[in-house]
Amino acid sequence: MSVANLTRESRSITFSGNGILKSKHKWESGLKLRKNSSKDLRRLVFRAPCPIGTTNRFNWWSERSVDCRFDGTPAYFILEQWNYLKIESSNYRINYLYHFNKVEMKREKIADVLTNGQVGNDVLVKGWVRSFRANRFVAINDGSTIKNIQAVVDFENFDESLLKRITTASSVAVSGKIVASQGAGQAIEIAVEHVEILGDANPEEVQKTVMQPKKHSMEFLREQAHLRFRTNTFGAVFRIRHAVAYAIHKYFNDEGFYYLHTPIVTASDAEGAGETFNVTNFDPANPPLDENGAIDYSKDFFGKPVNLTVSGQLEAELGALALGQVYTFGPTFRAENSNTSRHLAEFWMIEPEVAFNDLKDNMDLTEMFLKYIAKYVLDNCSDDLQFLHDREVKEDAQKPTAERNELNLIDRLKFVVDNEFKRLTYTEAIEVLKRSKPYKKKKFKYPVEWGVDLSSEHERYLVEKEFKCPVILSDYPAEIKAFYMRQNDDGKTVAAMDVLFPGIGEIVGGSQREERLDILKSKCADFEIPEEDLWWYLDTRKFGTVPHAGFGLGFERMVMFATGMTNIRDVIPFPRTPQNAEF
RNA sequence: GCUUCUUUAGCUCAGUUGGUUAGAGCAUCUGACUGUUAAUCAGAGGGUCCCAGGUUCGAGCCCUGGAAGGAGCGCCA
Repeated sequence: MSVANLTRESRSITFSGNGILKSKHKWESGLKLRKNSSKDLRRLVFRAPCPIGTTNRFNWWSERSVDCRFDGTPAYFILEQWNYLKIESSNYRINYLYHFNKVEMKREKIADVLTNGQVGNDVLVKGWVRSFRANRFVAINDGSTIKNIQAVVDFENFDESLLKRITTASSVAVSGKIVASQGAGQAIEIAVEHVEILGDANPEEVQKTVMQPKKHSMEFLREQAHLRFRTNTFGAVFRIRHAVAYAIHKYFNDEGFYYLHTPIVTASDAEGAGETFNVTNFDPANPPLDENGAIDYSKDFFGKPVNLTVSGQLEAELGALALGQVYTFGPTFRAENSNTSRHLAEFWMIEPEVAFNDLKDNMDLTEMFLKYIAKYVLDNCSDDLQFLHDREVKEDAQKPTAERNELNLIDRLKFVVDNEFKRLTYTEAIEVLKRSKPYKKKKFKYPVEWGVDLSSEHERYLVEKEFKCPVILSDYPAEIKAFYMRQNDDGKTVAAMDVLFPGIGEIVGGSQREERLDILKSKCADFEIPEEDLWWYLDTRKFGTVPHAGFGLGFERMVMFATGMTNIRDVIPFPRTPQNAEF
């Protein structure tokens, strides 16, 4: 605490001889002294009737003294919580008294107190009450860590009406001394000297929310997405979500990539990645029409129909073909009516794009990148990860053996870090599937033939049954992939790759891009994409075209993998799905 | 969009062939207790049985229609 924090009070008091200054203010807390005679001031003794926060009983006294020397300059003393001043000398003038109405200690984050707190130190923490047990133990969480700090109040010395307001979900500021805990659950705790209620929480209303201290279903938590941050599970999920985002930026930065911001509003829907959300300023009931009765978009804000981006890839390619290696990391919008636990209408996507990379370089980059993220989370989120891990173990224990995870959360992350991804071509995958038991027993619902897109059941079989590790499938038939993917020499397949993760399915889709102008133009024709819509994209193939490759990672799918959450709506703060845009 | 399951107290769920006043655990409130950590003990309050219509002497339960949510599939990241 610095003196600058104090409010100066304009009064001057002169002492002659030993004396006691009794303050008018209950919590007078600082003073500035100036030597007023030749004699040295030896010692200041501060005396208090009782600690702040206890009831006003003057049944004991406590003293704290400060030795001091003056060299002519003013000296400051901080007398927090002491409201009597006794001066053991004479002839000193107190130039100023400083005071404030509450203890202005610096608030410390609970994470810091738990890791660095020294027994005997004074601390101030602020946070939300998770539980208040036995009228004595307040568990406080401030979001800095999944761990709560235990604040112990001697309820005998506190006002009952104050303690009544310490309820689940209320917010408090608590100060006191760090002491070694007598209980088993924690090493240190705060012996509370002062409690302030920052915000009350009516228990009758709290019990209707996800903050009531009990286990809740994921569906109920989702209905209260604005409050679910207060729970351990979602606290952990969103701290890990942040860590994954940071790890992504750190990886690319350290590898010399540039973060490229591609537009959210775009006229490009040529990629065919999916249905788009249209953006217009027209009054939907009364849009301007042209002479044919069609909506006249030339009068709209952008002068043509535009939509929210479905991918920043095409723009990222433009950047990569000058800056060398770039990545995007931004929101992406798909208006498909997808009702699954793996799809959102608004999600975040990471799309690196690297000049001079071929498909193998692309696979190497993907694998190193995904391993880096997994390792980063293991190294930096151990408390949150352990909580989610234990949660999953407990839930698995109640499921039949067949439905349990073969590896638990932490082991799955370690597995990704420690093991090579299995790489095989689409053609090889079809052969593996045709040799498989479910194929021979006709258990697959969808056909397995060269040329058809693999469905979830096939991908799951490869990842979860056959190889039991992340799988990179490559070289798909051209017909089932996008127009920009580079045609292989066989003329039938393209240099595409998908990374399949256990439990998640496709987490990454990427390819080497078609850099040859003539082939790209004929692909545009095949896919019925007008060249004039993509003139800017085709331009890069005219002026010093080079091989290049990139991929898209669904951010939320990565967070699902890192947290073990099984529904994508539980890894984004406010999910956007068909028929749902609450909050 | 398709298939399928679910909807009963604040939450998670029981509720028998259609039969009296719809239950439990947790949560909340009141009291007791006080070094607890899913605290304990005693008591209390709390219900549009998703909605609408129908069958029946009688419907939480049966029938018809609708709504919301979950899981799986398709599309994809």
